[in-house]
Amino acid sequence: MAQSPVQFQPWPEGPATDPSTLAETLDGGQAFRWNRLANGSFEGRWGRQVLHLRSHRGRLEYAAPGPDEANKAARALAGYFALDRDFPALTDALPWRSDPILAKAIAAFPGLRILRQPLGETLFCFLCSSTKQIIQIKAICEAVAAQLGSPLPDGSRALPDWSQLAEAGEAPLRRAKLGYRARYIYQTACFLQSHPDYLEQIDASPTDLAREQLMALPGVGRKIADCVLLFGAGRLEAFPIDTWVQKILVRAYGLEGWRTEQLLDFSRLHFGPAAGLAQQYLFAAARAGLIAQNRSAPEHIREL
DNA sequence: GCACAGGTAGATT
DNA sequence: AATCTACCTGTG
Repeated sequence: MAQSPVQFQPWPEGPATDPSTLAETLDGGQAFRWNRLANGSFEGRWGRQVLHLRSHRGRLEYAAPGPDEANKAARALAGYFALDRDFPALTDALPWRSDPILAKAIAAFPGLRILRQPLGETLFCFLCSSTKQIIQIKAICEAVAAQLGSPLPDGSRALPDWSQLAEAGEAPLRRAKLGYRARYIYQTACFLQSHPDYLEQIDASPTDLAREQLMALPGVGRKIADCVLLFGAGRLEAFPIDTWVQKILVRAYGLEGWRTEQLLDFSRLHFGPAAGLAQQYLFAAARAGLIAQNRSAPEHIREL
């Protein structure tokens, strides 16, 4: 509690934002190592970065723990927030004009972004995620970092990399309450140990091939692969279908009886090349209770 | 006590 | 190829 006061500074290159959209971007299921502090700011970590962020008068401000790390932090932030992507334009290109469900979701979280997180960490976090709530996934990540991660400047710990996970074995993962996921993670760690360039290859592969390569890993099915592609590899066309999105498509869009493969076809056709961004808007709106559980899509959408 | 939680893999039909 | 089911643990 007796830490020195955090000194925020403007991030002029950063995107326009508001508190609720920032919260949804950092702590809405894309990333699992951001925490909201009592003053409304967020403290987060990725890779070796430790940063504070807050929304102030519609803009972002950041604070690095060390006084000399501001420039480094700004560069890291630019990558993490994927500033090379024009999310307002991508959002405008989504079919919200003909889709009132999507329009409502976008209106609730204007400026929502897809983060570009480190691929390896993203893979780890989503291997932890199956049938877990976000709050539990975060707790597991903290426990694993505390046990196995390298120390960070502020005394906290990074997530372990895959070689650290392979060395540690399955037991510490079980202790971190990972349950059956521990075996998947350990097996994946061993596989990556014997295929040192595997994640780099995935990063460099076209999305369909990258997805195949991800799904070859133990515990990685279609949904986790698409999460890793979307949140850890910048593939905005990836459209993870989890229980929430499944319910949205079935109930709100009226797609009862459609198979997952058909729902994927629908999402590609209806939402287009940034379908993953649409997914995140819908996911956020559903979690916020903004999407009706009964059929509400106009007839023409279902005829795609 | 019991159902459910941002799933996956292997078995069964 | 569609449909079970086991797999761990925490939470309500």
